Amino acid sequence: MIKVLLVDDHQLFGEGVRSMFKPTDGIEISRITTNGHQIPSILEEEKIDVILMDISMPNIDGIGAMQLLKQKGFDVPILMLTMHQDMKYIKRTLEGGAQGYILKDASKQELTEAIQKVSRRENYFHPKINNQIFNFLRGDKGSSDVDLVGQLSDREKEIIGCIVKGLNSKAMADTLFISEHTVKTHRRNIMHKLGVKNTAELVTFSLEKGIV
Amino acid sequence: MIKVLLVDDHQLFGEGVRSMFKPTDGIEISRITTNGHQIPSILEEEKIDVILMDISMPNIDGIGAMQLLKQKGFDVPILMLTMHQDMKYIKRTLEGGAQGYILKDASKQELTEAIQKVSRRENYFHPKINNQIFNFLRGDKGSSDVDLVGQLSDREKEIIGCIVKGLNSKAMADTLFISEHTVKTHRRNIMHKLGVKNTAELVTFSLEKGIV
DNA sequence: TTCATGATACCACTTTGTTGGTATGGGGTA
DNA sequence: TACCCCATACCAACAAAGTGGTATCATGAA
Repeated sequence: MIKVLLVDDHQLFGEGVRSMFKPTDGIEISRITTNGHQIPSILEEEKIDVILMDISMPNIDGIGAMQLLKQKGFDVPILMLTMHQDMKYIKRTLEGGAQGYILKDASKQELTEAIQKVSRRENYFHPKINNQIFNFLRGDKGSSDVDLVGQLSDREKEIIGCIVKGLNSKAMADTLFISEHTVKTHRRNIMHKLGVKNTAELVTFSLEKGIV
Repeated sequence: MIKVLLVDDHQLFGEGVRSMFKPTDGIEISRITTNGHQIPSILEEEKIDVILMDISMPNIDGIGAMQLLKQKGFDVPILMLTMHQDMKYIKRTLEGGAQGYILKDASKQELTEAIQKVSRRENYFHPKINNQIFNFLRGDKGSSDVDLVGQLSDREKEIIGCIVKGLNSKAMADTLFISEHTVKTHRRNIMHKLGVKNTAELVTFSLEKGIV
């Protein structure tokens, strides 16, 4: 029996998946939590074979939760469950060390197969995203938006967050306790790194790429 | 036994919800489809008491599907199931004549109650969104994001589209074959209508509310 | 017809954003 | 140590956005 910890902020989804598996399936959703921060304590309480986790969650997102687990030294295979099939998410998931990636748009059969493979520490990727991974690995420059985001420093992301919220340079300076000159320097560097030519484009890019 | 037709593009979710209900619950997910266009033929084949439908779906969205059913003369109570709690969706759902609105973020108990109420043609609204509806019905300008969007003219939405794409006023003027003065007038009117104080906020608002 | 609205256009002015530099101190790495 | 990156800071100048007016014309509703 494979014991699964399900991490998803949608209760209905969690309970649904749990009741989907019968003992004969060899899979049991033994724990459910809606908060990624609770994963460590659950892993300490109970033997868990696979973590099935949503990427987009309110408190801490799936990728953040993965990093947290890695830092704390936990080594449980993680199967990411999500509705996003953007390369952005896939890449960040793989970089974070997930064992597999499956879409909410999958069948029970596919999920079962995925959980089984991941529990054996084999990789699983949902067929729908295999193509994208394949294309990405061919390394065409076209898909290098991701790198642009990766080049941003934490402070720069913070600045972007403020811009998106509508703060102007002066307000940001006051909020972050730095000079307006500094804010402007950051803005300039950000725009250069992202290759955008004005604030509007910066905001659009940031929201679409999920920087904020 | 209440017979439910579930319409959701995420197979896993559908199968999950189906296996969540036991005969003793008095609710049965008797049919599942991932395509809203198939609803009419299913309703003709089988007696359905409640349609449980996701709003965001690829082929035809939940709201479109509702309109389709109304046009074809079907009168089955519809419970909208979604992860969006923006007033935009709620309003469009209610206008479309749905009997209830529940979040994916709900518990099995809540879903059960919702299905039962809707099957009796009572309204059901998830607690989380009740406040929003309440505020909205009071018609305070403050909470009526929806009205803000509704007040925009087509031309203004077009301008917003250009701004979001990163065009500046001069570029827009050239693109739309109008004077730069006119573009600025539009920008001003848009910002006033949406209650934002700069372009960054305008872009954020527009992308989040789905104006573009 | 009268009225309201939307799209268009112009002017003058202020504020903010954008670009071009330069520079210093701290932290980490080759 | 020398080097690079990051956050910080300043100056000057130009471009763009934003503010406060006013105004015309067409359209559709009252």
